[in-house]
Amino acid sequence: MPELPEVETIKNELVPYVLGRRISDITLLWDRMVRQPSAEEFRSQLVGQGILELSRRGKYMILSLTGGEVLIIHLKMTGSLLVKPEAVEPEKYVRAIFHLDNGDAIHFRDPRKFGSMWLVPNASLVVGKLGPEPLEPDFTPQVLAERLEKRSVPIKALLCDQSFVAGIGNMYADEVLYAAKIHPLRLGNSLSREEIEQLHRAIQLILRVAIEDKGASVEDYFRPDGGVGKAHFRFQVAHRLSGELCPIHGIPIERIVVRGRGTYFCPRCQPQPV
DNA sequence: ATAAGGCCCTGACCGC
DNA sequence: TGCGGTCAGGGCCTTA
Repeated sequence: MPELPEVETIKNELVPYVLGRRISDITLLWDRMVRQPSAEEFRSQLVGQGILELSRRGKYMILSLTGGEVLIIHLKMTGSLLVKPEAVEPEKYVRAIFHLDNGDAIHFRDPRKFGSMWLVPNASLVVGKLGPEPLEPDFTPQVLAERLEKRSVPIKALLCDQSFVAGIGNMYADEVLYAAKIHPLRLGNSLSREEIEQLHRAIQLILRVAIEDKGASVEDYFRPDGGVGKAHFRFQVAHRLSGELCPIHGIPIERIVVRGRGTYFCPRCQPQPV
C-alpha cells in the first residue's frame, strides 16, 4: 500500500509525463472519490488547467495548477496512477481518468475505492495538520524527542499517526521499529535518548532505501508505467506470514494488534516493555 | 490527551 | 461449486 516511499516514487516517475501538460478532460467513474468540491465542480474547474508542479506531503500527492488551485490525491491503500495512451480502455478498477493534451491519460486505479481527491485553493486545507516530513533536514532527533516527550501512546501508533510524523504507515512502522530494536508497545515518552536516536536513524534509513528500491509492491502498488518496486524484498517483519523467522535470532516473528492494526515484530530483537 | 469503535470498500480466505 | 462470514487497513469521525 502506498506510504511515503511509494508516493514519492509515483510522484517522481509521473513528473516527465504530466509536467507542463494540460488536462483536456476528466472521466469520473466513481464520483465519491472526489471529496471537495462536488464531482461536477471538480470536473468543470479542472478541465483546461495546466500542471505546473508535482510535490508530495506525507502520503498526499499535490499537483499545482495554472489556475492557482491545487489538485490533491491520496491513494489510500490500493490506489495507483497509471500512464496509458488515450486509446487504452480503462480496466475494471479504474475510478477516474485524467486526459492530457498530448494523447496520454492518467488512470486512477483503485480496487477498494478508498482513494480521495480534492481541488482546493490552498494545499494546507488538506495537508495542514500533518506532522513533520521525516526526510527533511528539520526532522532532527531533537525534534523527534520533543514530540515524543508528552505522549504515553504506543510508539507504533505514534509512527502511524500522520499528525505525529507524516508518511509512515503500518508496514514501514513495523520495519522501522524492527530496525531500531524497539518494541511496538513501548510508550512514546518511555524511550531513552539513545533509543530516540536509533529510531530517528531507522526512520530515515528505511524510508530512503525504500525510495531507492522504488517502493514496496505489496497489495496493489504499481508505478505509473505499471512496473513494481522491490523494497518489500528487504522487509524483515512487515507482511511476513506467521511462522516466518527473525533473520537474526531464527525465532518466529510475532503478530499482535496495536490500535487495530496488525503489528509484526521479533520478541528477541524488540524486548517487551516492562 | 487518550482509547475505542465505526465507516468506507473489495478481494482473499475460511468453513461448511 | 458456492455461499455467507470475517478480515485487512488509512484517514477521519464520533463517543467515552
